[in-house]
Amino acid sequence: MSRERQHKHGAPVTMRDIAKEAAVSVATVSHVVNNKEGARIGEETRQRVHEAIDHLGYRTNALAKTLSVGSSRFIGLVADAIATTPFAGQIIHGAQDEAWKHGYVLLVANTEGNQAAENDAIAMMLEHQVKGILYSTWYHREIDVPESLHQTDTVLVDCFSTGSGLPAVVPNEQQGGKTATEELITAGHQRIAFINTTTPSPALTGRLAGYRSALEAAEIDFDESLVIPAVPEQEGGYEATAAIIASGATAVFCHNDRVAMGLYDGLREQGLDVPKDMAVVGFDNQEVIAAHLRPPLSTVALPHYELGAAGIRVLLGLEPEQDDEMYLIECPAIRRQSV
Amino acid sequence: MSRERQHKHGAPVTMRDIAKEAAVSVATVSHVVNNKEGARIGEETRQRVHEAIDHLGYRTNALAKTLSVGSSRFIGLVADAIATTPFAGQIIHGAQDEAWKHGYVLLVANTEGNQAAENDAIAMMLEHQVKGILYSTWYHREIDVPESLHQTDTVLVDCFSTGSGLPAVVPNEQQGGKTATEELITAGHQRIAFINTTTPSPALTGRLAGYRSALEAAEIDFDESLVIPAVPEQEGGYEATAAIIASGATAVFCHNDRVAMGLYDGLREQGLDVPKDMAVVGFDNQEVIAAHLRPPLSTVALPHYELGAAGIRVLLGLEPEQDDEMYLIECPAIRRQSV
DNA sequence: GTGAAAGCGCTAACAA
DNA sequence: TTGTTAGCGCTTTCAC
Repeated sequence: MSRERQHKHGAPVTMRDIAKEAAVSVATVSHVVNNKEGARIGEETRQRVHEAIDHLGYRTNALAKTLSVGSSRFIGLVADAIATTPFAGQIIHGAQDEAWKHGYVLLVANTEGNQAAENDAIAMMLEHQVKGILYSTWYHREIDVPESLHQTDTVLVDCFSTGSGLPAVVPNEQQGGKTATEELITAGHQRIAFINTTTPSPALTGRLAGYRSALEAAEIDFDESLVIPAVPEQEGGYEATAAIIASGATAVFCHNDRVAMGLYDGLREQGLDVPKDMAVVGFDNQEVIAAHLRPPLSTVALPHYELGAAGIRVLLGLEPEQDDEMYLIECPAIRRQSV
Repeated sequence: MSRERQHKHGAPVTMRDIAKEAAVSVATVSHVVNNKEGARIGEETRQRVHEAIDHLGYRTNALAKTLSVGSSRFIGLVADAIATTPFAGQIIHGAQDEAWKHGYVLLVANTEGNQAAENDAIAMMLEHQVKGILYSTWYHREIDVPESLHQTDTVLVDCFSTGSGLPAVVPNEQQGGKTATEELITAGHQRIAFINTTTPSPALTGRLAGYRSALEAAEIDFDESLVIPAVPEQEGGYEATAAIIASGATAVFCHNDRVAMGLYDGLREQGLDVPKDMAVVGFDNQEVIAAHLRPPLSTVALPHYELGAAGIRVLLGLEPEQDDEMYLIECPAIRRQSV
């Protein structure tokens, strides 16, 4: 704590300064700083160096080190919608935790869907000698991979590109849909409606497939009229209310939490109670909504944190190899009080 | 586009390679790459160099450059809740846009409130020779500044620390509260309730002050019984319903959008219509909620993007100096249909 | 107009 | 056990 010079500005303290102060060579300083295995350093020398270090307030220069050892500790993360959803934040969080665990640091770039920003971001990362890049989107979908991504190791997160040869880490939509439906079945429901999205996507097909497989496993006949398409927003859920009631269902699986929120409004307007008159489960586990609806919404979580973390592991080659380069991450059930 | 070697792995192309290929010295290559003013380079030489560059697929090594010129282009951003709110994302977005505009790159670290993670993050940034650090929180409050932040230039974003001497960029709560109230007054309301938070904070006092000053400006007497304390969540808003109705107010300014959402539920349950029977305005402009409630909620936005951008400007010394080192950012009204 | 050489802070053989 | 030396990729005087 007894720093002589704080060097907030002005020449920073370098290894040479330490070497001089401790009357040793920079090589020696380097050795003690990095606790080198091979090099035996006398205990008293080590002492002197350490004293000099915290006397002068030395801090290693990571950039110089990188240049010298040849490989950087940066991993780039380009995201398309950091600002507009809480989801990207969780991907970042997961990626960061995992990266740090392995001694890496994240270089984050937000592109907000802008092509030019994206290219700039990738170029910037390449110039900073990143170890690799995580390319992520805020909702699961197929994408065209920017050409420049092929100049380094990259893994796709929450998106994929068939034929690109790039590994992708995505949520297991089918398992998620199945899980959601099972929550309802387990609660005793037989006539279960499904408000699906209208936008073509892995979520649309995956969750539907999951819904069907859960019914099948429970030996409930699939009834096409029970799947109701809706815009995946509150408005869509609200507007689907009449159809849901007309369907005679006693439970409904909503494509996402926002749809469920809209449905709650519609149901309440008709004097229907959740879950007594109608059980509902959502999807996404969007905190601000799901946890605070009345009653709190049971849902299935999109594992964004895990997507980010797994992305890093795949990039670093720590994840067991898969055949098809598609890493499916499980979507866990989150039980609250709407079922 | 005719890269001969893509060097995805293997020795990267360096300036030396270019120099050799173009039969010039590395100094010359450096000059043309950086478009140096001083150095005159023959047109044909410049040509040759450029050809070699995109023939070999050269990309400058930002780290080596930094080491050489002595000052880095990194700016650190430490955030306490990237994952749990969409707000941090907007701060990052604003900071990034502004940083890029000036040729800087963001090193982001999420600490999720963890003291150790915070220290590690700051140490990491210092080791990477950041130009400075933006220290941000996801809601406006007073903080204790980590000791290590004093080792570099830092600016506080969405938080402050009196006596620390550090510049802080924060939302103008009072103006925001005034704006919100004015929206209601302008719509003709005279008896306006205010559901305030129960947690001591700049938001609590600032918005209340703004509320009072708006009333005063409109010559409406302040009635203490019209300010109702509530937990700043949906639950709080819902529970405040009875008090609101009992107060005889025709309009209510909610401490935040979540409270407004809860209030909507309570009001609907009593058969009251928004805005006909009760006008309501929120605060925060939390997209998922405000824009999708029925009717869509008029609110006042917390200027997170601007906070991030202004933070960078202050750090870079681009913002006109203020006396008290408190930079107040305006909270604009967002008009939708609840008034 | 262009190049040689020194140096940024650090690491890594190899000597001593 | 410790020091010498040669780079890592780039910039920047200062000669030619």
